[in-house]
Amino acid sequence: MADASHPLSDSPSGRPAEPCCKRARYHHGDLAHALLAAVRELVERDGADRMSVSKACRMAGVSTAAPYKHFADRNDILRTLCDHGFEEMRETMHASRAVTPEPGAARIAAIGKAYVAFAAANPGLFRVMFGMKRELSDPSDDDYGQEAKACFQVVIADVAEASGLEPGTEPAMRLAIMLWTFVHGVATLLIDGDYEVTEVPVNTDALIEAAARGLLQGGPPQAG
Amino acid sequence: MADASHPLSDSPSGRPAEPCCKRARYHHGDLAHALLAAVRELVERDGADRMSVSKACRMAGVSTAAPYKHFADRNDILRTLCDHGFEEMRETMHASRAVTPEPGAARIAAIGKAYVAFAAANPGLFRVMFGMKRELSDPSDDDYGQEAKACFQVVIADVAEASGLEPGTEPAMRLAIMLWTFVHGVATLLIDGDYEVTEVPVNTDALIEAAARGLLQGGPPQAG
DNA sequence: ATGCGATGTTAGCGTTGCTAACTTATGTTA
DNA sequence: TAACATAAGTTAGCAACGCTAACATCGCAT
Repeated sequence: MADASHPLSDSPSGRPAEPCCKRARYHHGDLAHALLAAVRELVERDGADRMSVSKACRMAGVSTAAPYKHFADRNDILRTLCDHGFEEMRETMHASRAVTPEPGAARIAAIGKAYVAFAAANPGLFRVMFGMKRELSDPSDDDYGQEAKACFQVVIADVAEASGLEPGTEPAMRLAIMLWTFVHGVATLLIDGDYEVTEVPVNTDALIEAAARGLLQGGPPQAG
Repeated sequence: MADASHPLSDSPSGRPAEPCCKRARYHHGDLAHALLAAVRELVERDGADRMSVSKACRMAGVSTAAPYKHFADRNDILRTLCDHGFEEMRETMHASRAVTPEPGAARIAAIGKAYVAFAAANPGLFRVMFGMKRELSDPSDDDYGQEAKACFQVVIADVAEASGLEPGTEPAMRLAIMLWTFVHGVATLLIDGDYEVTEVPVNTDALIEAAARGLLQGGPPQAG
């Protein structure tokens, strides 16, 4: 039932086949990656719930039974896509960190903007990553979510450094959680179009900067 | 195609039939409400994407074609459920407002807690309300979303009153948006189980109180 | 009493997720 | 190099789903 590991994740294009041309071969050569790419496109175009494995098969030029040689089921495909998404997001956040070398509110805001920018650029994927944990989590795969944890560690480390609080302590953790909460709120309200109910334009960059300043100078919340 | 208005919304149980007993009647009597109740239960139990009209039909004891005498399609059912959800949420928030009569950070926090409490009590419905706008919105129904706007007005009015800012001005609006953003972040991260990646318990009440204090005393964000 | 419209029914279409059984290509080993 | 085990495709088919068409039944107004 549960494969220990998927045979892809790192090889950008499998060994046996060149990625393009020659479409009449019996074996695709790199179907797992091709399916993931198609599914990602569909998730962005139609949303995760309207995404169908059949459509992805048509895009990849294979029969509807082929995916099940590489993935356990539909959810397994989305899970794998999620892992890639978290890895990509972490890299993006890490890169934005490097752009603003000095610790402080501006640097925290930069990470937050990267978070929101990732969500805005990949809204469908973002919703799967943060909104389908319950449906995707598989009891037999207990290290699912490690990518997400690694992603949060970027925020943790930077908030501690920027606030001057001792890393790993409860106040530093609380502050990081508050900043994450705000930034995640921005991302979800933005990509879901919910800010439209305000009937005024919303400048998310200004929001993030204000929150970074306000929550950082306000100090850690009191215990409760 | 597009019915001007659904014939329910207010009558708790339609005229012709008593709500229970006597199951062998040809006409259900109050199918629209029964379907909405069943769908709501399924949305909470299985999530909106796994909810099926067929299951709701089985629960209501009717054939799978019956719903289409009352709703245009599956999305129309979810849309109606959404409207009810926003109405319910607005009432909840309004009620919590009355509990804390004096304006200020505590009162704003009370509304925020009501917001999160609603999400925690109805996570499936909450996700539909705030996360499926794009999929549910129908060009022929251009006043869809009025309920959501009314809901946000509760926050707007109260933030202005609590902060002492002129209601309707840009600074008051900005502050309201920031508070809404934070509270919405709490709600989504909570119901999606994403706070688990922090591997520490998260006290959402304390978070909301701290944010209400911090953002209120920090003043409105600078223009950007 | 009659007839019409609202609200049910059954039958059926196309799509989907997934499995079973079969076919083909690939790469290792005798 | 021939044989073969296995990975990775195929076709055929099942059950569930969303939705429609055509038909049946009931309540209500005339």
